[in-house]
Amino acid sequence: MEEQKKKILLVEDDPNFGTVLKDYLIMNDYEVIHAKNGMEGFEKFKKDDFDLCILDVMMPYKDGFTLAKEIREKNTDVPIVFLTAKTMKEDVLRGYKVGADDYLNKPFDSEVLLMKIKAIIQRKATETISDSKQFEFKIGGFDLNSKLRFLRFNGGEPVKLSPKENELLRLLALHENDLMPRELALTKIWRDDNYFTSRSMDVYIAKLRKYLKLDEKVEILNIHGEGFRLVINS
Amino acid sequence: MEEQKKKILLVEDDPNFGTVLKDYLIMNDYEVIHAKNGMEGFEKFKKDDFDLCILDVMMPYKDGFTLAKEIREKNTDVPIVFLTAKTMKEDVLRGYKVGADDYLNKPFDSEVLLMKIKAIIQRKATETISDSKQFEFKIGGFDLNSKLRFLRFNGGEPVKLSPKENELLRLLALHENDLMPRELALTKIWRDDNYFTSRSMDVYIAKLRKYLKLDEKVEILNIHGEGFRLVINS
DNA sequence: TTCCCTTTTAACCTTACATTAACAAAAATG
DNA sequence: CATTTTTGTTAATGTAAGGTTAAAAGGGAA
Repeated sequence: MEEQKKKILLVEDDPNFGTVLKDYLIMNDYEVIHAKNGMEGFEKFKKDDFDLCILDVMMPYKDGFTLAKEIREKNTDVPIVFLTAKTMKEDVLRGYKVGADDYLNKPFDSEVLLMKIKAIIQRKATETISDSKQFEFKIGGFDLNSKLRFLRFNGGEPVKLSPKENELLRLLALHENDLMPRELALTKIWRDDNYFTSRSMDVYIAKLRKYLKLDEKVEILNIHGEGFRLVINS
Repeated sequence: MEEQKKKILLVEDDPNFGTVLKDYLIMNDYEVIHAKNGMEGFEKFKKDDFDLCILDVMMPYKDGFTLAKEIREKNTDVPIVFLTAKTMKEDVLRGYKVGADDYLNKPFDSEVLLMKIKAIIQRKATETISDSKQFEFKIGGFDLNSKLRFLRFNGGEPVKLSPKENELLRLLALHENDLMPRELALTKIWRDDNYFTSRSMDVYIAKLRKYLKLDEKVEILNIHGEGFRLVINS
């Protein structure tokens, strides 16, 4: 069977550099979609499933970070690598906050780039084994469509969920009847684990409980100091 | 309840740099074990469970890569970060080959280092969802679920256990019908063995006895001066 | 800009936990 | 058998975590 080529989204405004990099990646057996700016990058991102995004930081109209944030809202998992001309500390920090997987300084060695790409894609691959792409859940009388972000009770009118509500409920559903550790949600959804994000999460738990009240069989239990548990009583 | 600190193995031969880095990490709430060379690093690695290894590349006798290979043989998962004085392409490539998670060039910005450490440990945290240890016990008519911290009698309504109650009952169950030494519980659960922790433990024994009263076949016996024994009478 | 939606922060309250104290009972010690 | 040590048990205390609601802040779209 033909090995499935890994698909890379490359967003880089410099046409020379972009093309060279693209060709180099293709030569090394990747499928590459090249966008010339942030806008286009986001459009292309929405239209496809990528194994990796390589984003230039410095771009007109929409910089790499803004684009990364938009991408993260759609997809919390896809690896993102930033390209930056100079090593600016703030850049690097900002990058990691948005959930960057790595950082590359231009000019960089192409072999190193390949290695990193390989390492990152590989990393995700091993993660994704257990993390089966699941977006639709049955939660007692509810249907959760995590892709479209809505929650419906008994086939009635769907309620629209905010991104955070949706992610949190999805995580809970992935661990149905089992412990969903606080830390997991905080690192996966909030990308930071501190007092405030933790309180924020509690607020969202309250919101979800309100939604879920329609079905008295469904509840979110707390395990003090550990996390939450979405239980469906039969 | 005390927050579980992340444990870092730092292998660095330069005593000045090593100590500074160690202190800096400790200041930022990590638990750090510092080894002064590759040999010692491997010994310490085998003795403990680490969330991250930071290895200096240039070390006498056993360099960072060799150490990394040994570590990888024991443990395929633990994140490894290399420290290197200069950016040598071969180093970087070699590092990624051994399964490095990241690379840091000395001198590096300490904030950036922290960010990277945080990012890497988080990444691993999300991977490690289901570690199937032993969490379920049958104690006479009771079911103890030590992961979800509840105790159920004859399939009835589960009672929630506090962390200490849970740990203690679990330890007793692990030694069912056998002596569970006082000292063991104190060092394992309370991490300290003194008059007060000992009294605290007695309080918890009383609580457990109250729970277990539902089944007259189950009891916790005291062995004076030695410890306790969870017995199931048939 | 204003408006709307989302998220964070704040405030206040309740519950959960662990420790310590206090006193009683049992066991060991000499 | 008197005294010390260990254990049994309950209650009080202090702190941390979680529940809930509301207000503030942020951000995109019209």
